[in-house]
This record gives sequence, structure tokens and C-alpha cells, in this order.
Amino acid sequence: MQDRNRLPENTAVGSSGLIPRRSLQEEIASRLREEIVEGIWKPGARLHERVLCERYGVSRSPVREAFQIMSKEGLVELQTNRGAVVTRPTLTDALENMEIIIALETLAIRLACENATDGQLEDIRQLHEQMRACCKQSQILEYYELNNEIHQAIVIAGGNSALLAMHEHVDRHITRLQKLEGAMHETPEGSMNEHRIFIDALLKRNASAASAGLGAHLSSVTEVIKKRIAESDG
Amino acid sequence: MQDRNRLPENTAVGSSGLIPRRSLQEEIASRLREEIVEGIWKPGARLHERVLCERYGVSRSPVREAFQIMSKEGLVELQTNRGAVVTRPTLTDALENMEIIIALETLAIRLACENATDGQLEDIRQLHEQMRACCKQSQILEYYELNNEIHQAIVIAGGNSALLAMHEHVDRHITRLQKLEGAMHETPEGSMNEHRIFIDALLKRNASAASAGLGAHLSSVTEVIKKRIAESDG
DNA sequence: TACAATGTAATTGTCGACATTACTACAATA
DNA sequence: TATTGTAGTAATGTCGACAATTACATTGTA
Repeated sequence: MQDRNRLPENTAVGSSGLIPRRSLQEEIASRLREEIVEGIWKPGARLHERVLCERYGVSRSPVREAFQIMSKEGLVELQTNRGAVVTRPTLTDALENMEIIIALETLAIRLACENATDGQLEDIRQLHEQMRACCKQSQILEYYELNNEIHQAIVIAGGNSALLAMHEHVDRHITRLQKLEGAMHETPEGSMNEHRIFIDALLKRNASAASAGLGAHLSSVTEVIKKRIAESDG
Repeated sequence: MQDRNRLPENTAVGSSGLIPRRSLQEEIASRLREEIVEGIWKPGARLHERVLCERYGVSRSPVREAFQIMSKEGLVELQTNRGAVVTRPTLTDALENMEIIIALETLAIRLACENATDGQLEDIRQLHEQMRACCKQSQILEYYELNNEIHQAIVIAGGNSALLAMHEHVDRHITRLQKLEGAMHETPEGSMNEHRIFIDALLKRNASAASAGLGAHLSSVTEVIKKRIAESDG
């Protein structure tokens, strides 16, 4: 039964100069990350070391090391002598993160205009086409998936690896809140127009137009969150 | 002799709702962080667990947990079965981080224009005055110190706590490279004019002017790095 | 009932031991 | 000489044990 969760033998292989064999704590952190973002572990839930040890079939050391990783990612809070607790994302957190995402992505798309290869731009164009098709056919889930892929592709095309890591970090928190609170997206139809504006500008490598267009697009999402905060406060 | 480095008994006290007593791994990470940023541990140096255990008078568990923290901060690279190594910051890293810092700080100063208290603005004004005085008297070290304080104060005044954490992270890497490679700052005299522009705009809560001014200021630093990269490549 | 004190159980913090992997030096071979 | 193979050494990976702390239930008291 539980054996699905057990970790495999140490077989992992990667490639980037040195072969980055995956350690136990990374593997555990990776699974915990997935489970917390997916909402399997609820906000406020206590993560007992013993429970995770049995779940993954390991001892406490790698679990504790994974906790340090998760703590740095802001998905878990470590309370001295009291263990690990799944963090509670708030609407204010989401607003803060959206403000940051806007700053990061407007930078990314500007860099993409300067640094992207023609192939990368073509890939983004195709992703955008697919997204339009999904929108017309009301394939909502695939639409959102493609939407995320496009934004990530833009960051990658920018060529700033530190920015990519940072974007991934912030994006994860936003994704998590969306899964917990329900999507706070704009309607796909209205959003598609905004997308076309900055995608077109990107394909023409018009940095200022692309950056402004993407910023405007993301700001509309921010407004939704601000309204929700105002509602819950007043 | 070495006892200066030994950790104290668990006496730490803080305050933010729950009292965040400091754990051993945090304490070790904190010291390692300081020592790596200060250049006491050189890039590429191996961090043997045993050495750090003896240095801090603890066992391997908290040291290993501290390694996970440092790895997430990008100051240490963990190689499976081969231990921890101090990362080697490159000029390209610095350029990437500067691009990010510009994005973060231009956001921060815009937020500060909207959210800062009058007291916070007054504090920033005073810091700026002190910095001008140091510039005139050629007190370079204090000048740089105040410069950092101003930038941090602006981020704090913005009121976005996630942004503050992220800024701190990126700023640490830039600081580290500056200490390793020697300051790649512009000359204080030229910089002071740029500062006055965005500080004045901030005090008037003119967001767009402040943001543009700060961006221009930081971009000049970026240009210095780009030149250095061009030199070392060609 | 409400509240405080106390003892027990459960959990985390820290450590040392053992298993596994990587490094080093030296011998063997082509 | 250069390369490969082979100990022996030293490091990390993982684990379970013990200590310290916290959580909980029970009891006693107002």
C-alpha cells in the first residue's frame, strides 16, 4: 500500500558537467514540495518526522535535512522543539508575490527580446497558438497549463539563470494559493487579447512594448487579489 | 583559542508572535554565511563536516542541516558523496544579480512612494544627508555602508516582506563578489547626483520619477560589470 | 465548572556508530 | 613513461539511541 511512496534505490542520473546524483533529502524535499503545492498537506498541518520516515522508508536524518530545504522555500515553518508545520499562505502573501512576479517577468521579457534565439521565439509563438486553440475550445485545464508554460518559456528565453530560479520560487507560491483558494485568474477570453499584445511585441523583439504589455496583463490579476483582500477585510 | 568559535548555550530570544529560539543549524548557517560573504572561506574551498564540527563544537547533524540552508542560499554547493564546496561567483552571476536587483529595487521604491510612512521617508532623508557628508569628507567605508542602508531602507519602506527577503538574498551575492573582486562601484561623486534625483522623487512620493531615477543609477553599475566581462572574454 | 499542578507519553535535538562511497598512493602492466 | 589496477585511508550517507523539551491526560483545589 504505502510502498508507492517509498523512495527508489539510488539510481538517479543527470547531466551538467558533473553528474548530479540525487540525494535522499532532495528526493524527499521534491515530493514534499509537490504534495504541499498540490494541497495534499493542508496549511497548518504538522509534519511529524516519524510519519514521514515511515512514509518514505528512511530515517530521520534525511527527513530533517529536507525540512531545512522546505523551510527555505517557505512551504514549511520550523518551530524549535515543536517540529515542522505547513505554512498558511494568505491573500496578502499572494499580493506580495504578484507584485514581485510582475517585476521579474517584465524584466524577463525584456531580456528575452534581447537574448532569445529565433527558435525560442518560434516555440513561444507555437505555445501561444496552442493556447488560443484551447481557449476557443474551452479546454480550461490545458489553457492554464499552456499559460504557465509560456510564462516560463519567456523567463528561460531571457537567459538569466538566477532570474529563472527566483521566478520558479515565486511562481510556486502563487500556484499553491490558486490551488487552495480556487483560480483567481481573469477570464480566458479577455486575457487572450492581453497575451497577443505582448507576444506580438516579443516576436518583433520590441522590448518596451512587450514589457509594458506583460506588465499590464499581470496587473489585472493583481487587481483581482486586491479586491478579494478588500472584501475579506471590510 | 578556538573557543571563540564555539557556539554559546541555547539562550537566544527573539520576538514575532512565537518566540523564535535559534536552533543550532541556523546559528551555524548564520556564521558560515558571514564567513563566506566576508571571504574567510574562499571560493572552491571544501567544507569538511569534521572540521566544522570541531570548529563549532557540535556534532555532524546540525552541520549537515546548515549545509542544506547554505546550499539553498547559493553560497555552498553540495556534491553527493563528495561534500560541500564554497561556490565560485562569476562576473556573469554578478551581472544576472544586478539585473534582478534593478527590477526589485525599482519595484521597491515605487511601493515605498505609495506605502512608506512619513517617518520612514524622513529616516531615508537623514541617511542620505549623512551619506553626502561622508562623501564630502571622503569617508569611503562609511559611505558604502550608508549606501547599503539607504537601499535596504527603501525596500523596507515598500512594505513587501517577500520582496525584502528576496532583495536581501540577491544583495548578499553582489556584496560577496564586491568583497572578492574589489568594489565595482561608480565613483562616489558621480553617484551622489544620481542618488539625489531618486531620493528627491521618493520624498515627494513621485513613483515613476523615483523608479526611473533609481533604475538609471543601478544601470550604471551594471555597465561597469558588462565592461569587465567584455574585457575578460576578449 | 474552571483552573492549576503533576506525572507520563510523545516528539524533537543531538550525538556517535556503522555502511557506503570517494580519494590517494603505490604497484603492475603495456 | 603513461596507464590501469588495487589496497588502505578518509570522507560522506544513513541510521538508531539517548537526552531534552513539549504535549497531554489526570488529579487536586478553589
